[in-house]
Amino acid sequence: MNVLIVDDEKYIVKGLKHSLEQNGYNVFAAYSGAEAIEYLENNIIHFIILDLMLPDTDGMMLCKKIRQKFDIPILMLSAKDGDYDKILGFEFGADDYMTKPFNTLELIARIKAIIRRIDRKFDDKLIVKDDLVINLNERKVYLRGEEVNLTVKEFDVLYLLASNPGRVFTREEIYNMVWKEDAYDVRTIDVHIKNIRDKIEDKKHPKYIMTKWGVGYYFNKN
Amino acid sequence: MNVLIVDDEKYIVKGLKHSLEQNGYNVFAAYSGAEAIEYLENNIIHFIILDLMLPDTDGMMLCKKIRQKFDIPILMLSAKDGDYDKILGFEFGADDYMTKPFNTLELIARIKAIIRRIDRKFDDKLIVKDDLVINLNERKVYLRGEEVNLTVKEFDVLYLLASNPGRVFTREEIYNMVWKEDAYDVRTIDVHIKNIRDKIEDKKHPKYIMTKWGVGYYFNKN
DNA sequence: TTTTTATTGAATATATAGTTAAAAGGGAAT
DNA sequence: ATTCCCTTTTAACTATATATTCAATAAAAA
Repeated sequence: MNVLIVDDEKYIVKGLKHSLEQNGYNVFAAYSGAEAIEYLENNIIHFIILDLMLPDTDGMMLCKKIRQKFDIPILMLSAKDGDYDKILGFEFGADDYMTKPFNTLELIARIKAIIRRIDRKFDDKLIVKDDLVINLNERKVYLRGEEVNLTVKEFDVLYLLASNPGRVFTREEIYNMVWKEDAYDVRTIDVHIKNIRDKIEDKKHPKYIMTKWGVGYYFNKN
Repeated sequence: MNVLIVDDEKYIVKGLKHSLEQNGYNVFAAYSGAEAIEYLENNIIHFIILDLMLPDTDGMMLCKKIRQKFDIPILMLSAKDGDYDKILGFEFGADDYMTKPFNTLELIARIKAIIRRIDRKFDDKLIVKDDLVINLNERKVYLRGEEVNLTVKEFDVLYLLASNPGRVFTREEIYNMVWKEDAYDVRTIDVHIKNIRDKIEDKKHPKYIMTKWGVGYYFNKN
């Protein structure tokens, strides 16, 4: 994760750089607006910390300019605490705005929050267990990289069990949670379990879906 | 754009509601944690403003709970100004944090900034997949360089799917997102899908829009 | 060994998707 | 306001995938 700090006050850059590096970010610095633009054009940057007070450019205009050319989140830093300045900052396309002096931990928390928000959209919700990958968004299951074709009910049952490894579910519970109604004939579950096993287990040696004799089924934890 | 305010102080809710409505938001209110969760389960909400001081629940835990179940941005409100509280808020999944008393215009600017950031990520201007090019700005689709004439709904549906390849959308989700209202008869999606396929797919061998039996449709990832 | 519970395979029933055509809706030009 | 044209929705029908049931068999506990 590459962060570009745009600020002409070297001691601030130095301090921030240190803190961010502690948190696993790669930090780069630009000391003027022109330098910033040039840097962005030639490097991959994921996040920008932009101080409004720069020697050559108005920070707000620079923010707007960056916004037009690049789709990179920007956190503005400013000595001005006025509400109007903040609102202006957002108008010009900032993703967040902090006033100096600031708490570095809060800064980092805010950077994380913004990045997390973006990533969440792309983040597939995955359950991984040995050779088995369950992808909730795709509603697909992969066994050793190969897609396994599960039906809706099969997927739902597997997902229920797998998202609570070790927890034993009675057939009634499974029926309730997957079918969202009371069970009429609970043997149906057995058949679904069998079909899932046919698709993901090595015959005769189930290692994902286990039977708890007399109780129900559970997903293997170990 | 539907905003849910979670706060038990009615005068704050009233004031906020007014300001937000002035800015074109539809505002709903929940006065406790339980109410909030119930509301979220039964309604479509795009943004949450969460006050940390609630009668029945710890605001932080509520935030975490919401975060686990729903992918909706959360702005935290608190009377506490301490850096530690802020950082904690972000740890618990908040997207932003403001201390009371706050400037309403700043609040709105921050909401906008968050939503803008999300929307921008959603909007990849150009999607290319094999022989298919989808251009959002022109709202045109090209197949092997030839322009394909899609209707408005057809384009919107295709674009929704294509901008999230692999992700399976139920008919309800598609209807919600494209029509921006609740679905009455969801089979209309089928017809649109068929018409899109007629225009972009080789007969009998769809390779762009795939059916997830029992769930919905998705755009092919591979 | 007996009893209880789980697994399995096949038949039957149900649910869901695909297709078609016709009706309804909406916007632009007259 | 009316007509025309194109889009969208609805409804009916067909095709197909999936779910359930049932009875026989296997496996585990007592």
